Amino acid sequence: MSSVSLHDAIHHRSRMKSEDRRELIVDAALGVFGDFGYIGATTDQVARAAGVSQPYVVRMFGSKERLFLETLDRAVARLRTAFRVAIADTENPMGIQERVGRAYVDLVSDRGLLLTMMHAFVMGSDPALGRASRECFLGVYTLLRDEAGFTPAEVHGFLAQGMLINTLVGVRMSDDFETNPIAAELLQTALPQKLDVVLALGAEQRAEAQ
Amino acid sequence: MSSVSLHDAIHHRSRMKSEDRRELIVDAALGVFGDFGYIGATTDQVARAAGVSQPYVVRMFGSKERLFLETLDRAVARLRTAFRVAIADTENPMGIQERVGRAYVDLVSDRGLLLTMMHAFVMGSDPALGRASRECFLGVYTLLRDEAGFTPAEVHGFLAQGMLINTLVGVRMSDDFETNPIAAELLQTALPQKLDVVLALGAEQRAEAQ
DNA sequence: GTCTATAGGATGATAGAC
DNA sequence: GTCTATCATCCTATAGAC
Repeated sequence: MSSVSLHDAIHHRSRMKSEDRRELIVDAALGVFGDFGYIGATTDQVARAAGVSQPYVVRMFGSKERLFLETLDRAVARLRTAFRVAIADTENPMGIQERVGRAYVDLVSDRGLLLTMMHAFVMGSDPALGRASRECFLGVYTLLRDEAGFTPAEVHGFLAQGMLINTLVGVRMSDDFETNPIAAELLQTALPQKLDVVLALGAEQRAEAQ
Repeated sequence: MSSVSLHDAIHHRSRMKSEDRRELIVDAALGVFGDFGYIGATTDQVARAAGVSQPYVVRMFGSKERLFLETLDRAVARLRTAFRVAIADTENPMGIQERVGRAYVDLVSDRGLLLTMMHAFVMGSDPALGRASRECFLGVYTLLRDEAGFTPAEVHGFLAQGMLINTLVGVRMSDDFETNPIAAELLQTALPQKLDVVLALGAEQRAEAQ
């Protein structure tokens, strides 16, 4: 597909097809927006993370806002895909609720995905981003109701669990796991299956912060 | 208590005791931080909302960060008070779960309170704010477990509902209530008791945005 | 397709008058 | 106790070279 290997592109900063570079930048943006939010993140941070110059990021996407919208799109697309895979996995002995639930919890490992969405969900005051965020949220609602066959009450419960997980990730509750027994109790209740991943992620994040 | 009436303080910008002014500013900050988040909000917005100059806000609190921390404190304090009142209201025919649940839902009307907390919960990457946010979250957990007598599983379920409500408020889902039937269905499932308030708040917010 | 240089616009914080 | 003036920084976006 690509005219240059990913390795070359990253390490030699060689020319690359626009689409590949775009892919790379959105991927980097997912991490940066996840950590710092729409306003907190700078186009320069995204550029560095992607290995390109700041003006190039702006030029390619037109504006920081459009970059964010495209990044949010990517996040939701991945989420929907994960849900659809779980829904279709009918040979699995688990019920559909548990399958989709696990699919969501597994996304905790996908650095930036849930957090970028979370940051979007708090931007309701911004006209463009607010609209996009609501659409994104409602799209997930619809998918769960119509494709997974959940009742409205079931979707409601599912989303509630999801928002709590998002919050625990956003607040980095895992940072307090070892030092605060209350944090440990809460994490064990809310994310029993994923303690290992959450803790590993936390360590990784602390390392990056230096 | 105060040497000058509140009316005078606001409209004539007269001298005021430091404590009273502080009160006024934190109150304004609750609204501004709720709408724009820690990074998105400017000290100038807070100052205007409080009717004082921008440098005065910074001077009084030392920095934007300390202003935010104090504002977050105020929000949690109000939340705890509301919960304690609900817990103590034993002559109410409703069970304690429902009483505390209603107390939370009622806070939706308190412009900025839930949203400021929500914005804090997404700031885990910031060392100081992250620490404060976790502490604030865990404080609520402890209150529900120890003072309301919830089991860990009950607290978990309660907080999950709460985070979904926060998200719906943050994303301003009520903006889509009339135009999008899915939004209406979701709001009716998640906030049946408070539809009127949520919608009124939404209208008010839109009006302010002009 | 990608970079360097830089303009232009906020914003947090400080200094000092009243 | 409160304001005006202002600095220094940072950040998005543009211009133009290669």
